[in-house]
Amino acid sequence: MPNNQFKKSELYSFITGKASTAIARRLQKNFKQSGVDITIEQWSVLYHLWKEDGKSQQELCNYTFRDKPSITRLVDNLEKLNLVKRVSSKQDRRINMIYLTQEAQTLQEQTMALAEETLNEALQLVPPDQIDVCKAVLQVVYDNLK
Amino acid sequence: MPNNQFKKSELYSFITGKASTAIARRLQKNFKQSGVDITIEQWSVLYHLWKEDGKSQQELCNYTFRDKPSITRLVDNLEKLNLVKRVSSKQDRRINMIYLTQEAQTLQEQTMALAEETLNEALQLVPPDQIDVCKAVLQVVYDNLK
DNA sequence: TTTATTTAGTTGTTTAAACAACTATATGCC
DNA sequence: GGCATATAGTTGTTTAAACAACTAAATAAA
Repeated sequence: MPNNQFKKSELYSFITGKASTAIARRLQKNFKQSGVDITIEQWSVLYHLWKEDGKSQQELCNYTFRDKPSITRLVDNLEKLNLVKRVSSKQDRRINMIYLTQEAQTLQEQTMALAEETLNEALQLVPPDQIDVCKAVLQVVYDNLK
Repeated sequence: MPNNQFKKSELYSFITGKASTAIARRLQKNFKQSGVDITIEQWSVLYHLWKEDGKSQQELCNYTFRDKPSITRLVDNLEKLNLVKRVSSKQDRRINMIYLTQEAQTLQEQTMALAEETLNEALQLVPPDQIDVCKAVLQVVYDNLK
């Protein structure tokens, strides 16, 4: 029965995603300890802008797996923190292009290092090939549900 | 370098836990479609009361990996929905024992079936041994960070 | 060209998480 | 007994997610 693999006793932590919650909490803690005063959610938006600046809010929705209202408010808060600026597109006035400020650009190196560090803490003692299997499974899960 | 296994390009989805988010969203959707009108967070509290009724709020904190204010409010909302009752302990008047109502008891079978179904959707095409590896990795991650 | 439809983004509301500050009860120590 | 401390739970505030309802601009159809 390849499609009935789950013992009820193991449902809980898989559904609640306690591991990824723990990673997010630790990253937040590591940010705080280093004096980085942004939320993980705000960081996740900056992350995609560091890859390529000037994305639209809709593109940020797609990359971060959030709906439009969520991105509107995250961009609101990032704007208040002076980390991004909305620039409405000349070609299509419905679109806001989101640009990093100088201040946000200086956060990249430090926070990416903290994220790597956090993952290394999380994955201590886990053999690389098992990490690969785990990542692949999580990707299939995501694809199955999207 | 066993502790530096992460390519930066793969940081994101591991940290944001997109797979577990997707599972939670799908379970919520499946609840809604079956007319079950509770949140996943509320369900996660009921889950531990179905195992054993009459837990204290502090015990629910430990089992669900939440802090005390979070449980206070979840229990508030479950009480409003008539799914649990607070009963203050005779032995120690600081403690609230949380008891399921009849209404909550009738939800158990249906929602556990929906949860199993959701996980089977999520894990379609994933070989059982890979699921085991994945679960083990996530457990180590959790233990590394707690 | 005017009307309908799609797309991009915003606003309102409810639920929840995180964190700090708080109250009330219980326990340990003198 | 009286005081310090620990424990259980609550309240306030900020940030965010989910969902519905909305506005404005662009595109397609008539």
